[in-house]
Amino acid sequence: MDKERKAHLEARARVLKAMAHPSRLLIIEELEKTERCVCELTEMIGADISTVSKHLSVLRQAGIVADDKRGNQVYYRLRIPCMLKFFDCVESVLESQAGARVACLAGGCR
Amino acid sequence: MDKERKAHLEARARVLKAMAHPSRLLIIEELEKTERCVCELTEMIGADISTVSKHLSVLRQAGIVADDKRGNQVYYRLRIPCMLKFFDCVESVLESQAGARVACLAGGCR
DNA sequence: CATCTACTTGGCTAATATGCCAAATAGCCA
DNA sequence: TGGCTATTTGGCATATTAGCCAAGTAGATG
Repeated sequence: MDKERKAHLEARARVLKAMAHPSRLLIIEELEKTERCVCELTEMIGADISTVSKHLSVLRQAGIVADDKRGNQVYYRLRIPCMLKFFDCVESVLESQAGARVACLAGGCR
Repeated sequence: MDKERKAHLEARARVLKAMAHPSRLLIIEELEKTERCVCELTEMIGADISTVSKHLSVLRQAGIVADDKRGNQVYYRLRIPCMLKFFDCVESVLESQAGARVACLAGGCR
């Protein structure tokens, strides 16, 4: 395989891998709505704050979120505003599993 | 957190996790173009055929590909035709890492 | 039937991810 | 300064993943 192609595939995989966790998806969904500090996200997720901090670190290193320290709180926001659209196709995979393969073909993942 | 929401996040995460590997992304890209048998994909990837078979199994279980045995070869194809569009936003994450944050805002991830 | 090819599965090791606790860091406020 | 709150980091146990080899299965073909 082409070296450049390989590097590109690896880069894409890193981003997807960073997203591929329920708590991190929740974070992304919430940050779609508005920025949040770590303790707010921690409360939504219901895990140890250190765990949430590490999830945020994964997302930051992948370039998905950015942080912003204000006072003694750290606010996180999405760096890329199109994450929700990004999910359309994931949804159609899920719908197809449920037998409703129609949605995507009908334009659900445009 | 809402039980239903949790289940939904987990379902999404499973799909993303299935995609989050360079070899599996290559498989998806190639199957965008045309169906392929295991040995063709194996040659493109350059790993052991058993490894590739396991990657395909991951994708199949996630509902991303379907298989079709013809003769003694097994052909794989995408179940969901919108995978390439799905990547637009991943790309904009990567571009933003490279400093070119413009692309997505300018419509690159529509 | 014997054998070949194509593929899958089992088993193993090494690497990576997850999540908690405890300790360290940083800013605020008395 | 001292103590408080918010967050990050280190360390550890456990779980999951990746990849190879070897063995098993299934269809094709002589």
